[in-house]
Amino acid sequence: MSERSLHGGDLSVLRRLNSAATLRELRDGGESTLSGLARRVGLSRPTTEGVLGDLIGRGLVAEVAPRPGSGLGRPARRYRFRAEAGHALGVEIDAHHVRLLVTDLSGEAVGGHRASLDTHARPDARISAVRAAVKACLAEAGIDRRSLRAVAAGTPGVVGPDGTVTRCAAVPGWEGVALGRELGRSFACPVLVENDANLAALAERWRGAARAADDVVCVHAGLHTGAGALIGGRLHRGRWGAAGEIGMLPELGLRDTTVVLISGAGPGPGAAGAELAGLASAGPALEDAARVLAAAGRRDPDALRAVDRLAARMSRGVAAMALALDPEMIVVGGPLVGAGAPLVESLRRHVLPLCLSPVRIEASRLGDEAIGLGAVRLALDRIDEDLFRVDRAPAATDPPAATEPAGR
Amino acid sequence: MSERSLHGGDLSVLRRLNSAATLRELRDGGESTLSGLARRVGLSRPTTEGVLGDLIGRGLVAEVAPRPGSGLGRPARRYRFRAEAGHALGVEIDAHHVRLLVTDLSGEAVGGHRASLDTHARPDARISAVRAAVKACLAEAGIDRRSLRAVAAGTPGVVGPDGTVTRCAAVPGWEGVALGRELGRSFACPVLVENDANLAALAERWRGAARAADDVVCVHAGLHTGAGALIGGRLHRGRWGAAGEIGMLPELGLRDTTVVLISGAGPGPGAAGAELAGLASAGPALEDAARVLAAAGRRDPDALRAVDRLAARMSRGVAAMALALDPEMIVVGGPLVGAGAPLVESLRRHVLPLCLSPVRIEASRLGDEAIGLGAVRLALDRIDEDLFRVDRAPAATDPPAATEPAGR
DNA sequence: CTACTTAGGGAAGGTACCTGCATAAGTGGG
DNA sequence: CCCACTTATGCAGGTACCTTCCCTAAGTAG
Repeated sequence: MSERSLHGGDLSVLRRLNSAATLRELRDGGESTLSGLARRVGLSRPTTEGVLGDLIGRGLVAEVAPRPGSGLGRPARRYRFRAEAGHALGVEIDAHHVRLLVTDLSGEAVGGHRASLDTHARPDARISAVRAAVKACLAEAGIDRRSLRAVAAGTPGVVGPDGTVTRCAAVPGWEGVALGRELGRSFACPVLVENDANLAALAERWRGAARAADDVVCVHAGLHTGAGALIGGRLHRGRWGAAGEIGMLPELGLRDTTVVLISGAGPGPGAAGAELAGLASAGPALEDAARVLAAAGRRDPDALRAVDRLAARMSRGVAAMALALDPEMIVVGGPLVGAGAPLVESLRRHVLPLCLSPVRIEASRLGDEAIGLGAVRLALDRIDEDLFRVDRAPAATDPPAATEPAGR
Repeated sequence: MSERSLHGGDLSVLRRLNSAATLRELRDGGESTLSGLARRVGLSRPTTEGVLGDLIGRGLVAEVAPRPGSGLGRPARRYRFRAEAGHALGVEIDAHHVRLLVTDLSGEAVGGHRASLDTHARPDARISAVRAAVKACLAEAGIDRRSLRAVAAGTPGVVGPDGTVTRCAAVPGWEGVALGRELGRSFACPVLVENDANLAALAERWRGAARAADDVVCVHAGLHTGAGALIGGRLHRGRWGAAGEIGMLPELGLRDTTVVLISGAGPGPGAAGAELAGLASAGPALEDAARVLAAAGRRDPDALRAVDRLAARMSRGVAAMALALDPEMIVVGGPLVGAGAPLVESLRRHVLPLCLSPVRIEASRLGDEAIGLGAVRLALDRIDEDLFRVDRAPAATDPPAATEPAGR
């Protein structure tokens, strides 16, 4: 949201202000009567009526049939937010997969799609595959492309302010790809690109373990371990999009977390050897790790010891984030977090003694949905910016063809 | 500023909005004519006239004599922000000193004061000394206490959300002191308490090396080294006020930075011994450090080597902050930054190779004024919140007795 | 069928904003 | 010294927006 309009305003800004407040109340509070809405927003009934007229004209609100038998007196007219007036698309791209999630303006899922990607595909082939997946996804869900109001994509690595992947170890050849520009060609709406751990943080605050928290760190434990931070409820990207890449300091124990877990679990290559194995073993490595985690979930002593060793190693990096930001909560997600969350229990034990504050350390329960959810949330936030902007004329909001026109 | 009024508003909020925009323009843009002001704020002249009438009534604006001979046509009426309508007080408290700075609403200094504190004084004696210093400071400056609209105090250590010092190694007995409550007794206005490194960050963005930057980390190198962060231009305190205390991780090299510098500089106790010496040697230690820094400024090889060794040791911690937050700029301040800034040069050399982003690392040029300046800035920000708040009736703004009443 | 309750519709009133025009108060040239 | 020109002011008229108030509409309960 724009912090504050530096310019003074004429009467129309007041209308936009009230319009935005009404729309927000209707969206967040659910279907409502005219009078009830007026009372909650703090406006008079005639004003609310006028505002609703505008919103209906913009296709964002619809009147619904009054509910008979719901009490005494004349039945009230009822209005609802037209969540179907637009859609948000979230895309997760990593070395092996592309995952898509489409929601309406309320964030309700209306479609999804998954496809495998060739790990060693060249960037343009990878992007083509993403485009094809998007097409298939929209077709399955029966959603017109023009109905999309914002798209967000998540990828491992550092994403610069312009949507270029400036650094990426996990996807071969991915560095330097102008992902935002490339994907932007496919859509008429804004396209955002963001680091995966950052999106995971957004997801945890939206639908995950960090719902009430304003300052959240999300540690995404995968091949390497990255972190994303929400500060004051807003994503902190940093000047070059590299915030949270604290794992670059080797002594903090966030590099090669997966190979450390496997190599610590039993017979196999030593840690040094596993590090040399590098990317080629990425897929199998994660599968091996999953086996170790499953064993730890069954309280297998060797596996538990391996997990604990990993947690001890990672604790420096996690504590560094906790000390640097003093968040209310740290959510640990990613492939290395099993269902029983043995890693998180160990981390808690190792990290808390290093911290000054009683930070809560919780396991993500979003599984591999986290990044897609976060991408959708980012897109929805972008849509909200347009929807609730006060300082200038609202962006074009012609109701898309795929949805029925506003009516009663 | 309040993010956004959740409630809708009547016409008076529009007036408040325009009032705030006008006041801001007048304060930041300096003295102005009526028509010029109207043009810049984006309002019509009659409206601006009305708004100015309100502001004059609140004592925040005054008309000044028109300037003859400044051009063709009828001379324009001129208005100015009445910076003298209130004052902000910044207090720095550390083990040895209390430093005070008073400014008007524009941030122009109108008074200051320094006094020594007994390092081993009990907290209540220390606070009494601060109170006495405040009294003396206000008397010297000729400022009525009721003219203060906000007070901010900086102290080493962790300051909880309620203004209590929850952790402090630098000042004996200081832990657990409810500094905000204690100081609050002396003033009728809001009193804020904040960690010193955080205030240094505010100061650097206001009047120091980081003026244009929104994401800034300020590393305050003293006895120990702490850090403060500005994110999106706002101070990030963290959930328990402990953000930036990354120095708690010993392997990051931010603990006991002063003793490391001295002990590395030549004959004297080894690092371990110096650490044991602890607090008692704090004052002398800083003086020794100053000698080493001065020698380094003269390019003394031994001293340069000692400084470089310190920088190498600190580089992990500084890089951790840089990687975690990806700030636009890191400002290094505190007693260990000499005039010639040999420490900063060394740090740059050691830290940049560890970073992903081309972060700028600069030396503070604010000297020992930094924390006082930051405290004043924090108080001024608090005042601005009241001054420009839109969502409710503006706080009481009776012109204080010490300043002449509004008039022409 | 009547009384009661709750919501809607519409008119009147007030406040804040804008535009436009006549007037005031300076400067500069003849 | 006077007049034309420039720039700002003061005031009136008009519009947009929000509020209050009263009456009517459309249900339910007895």
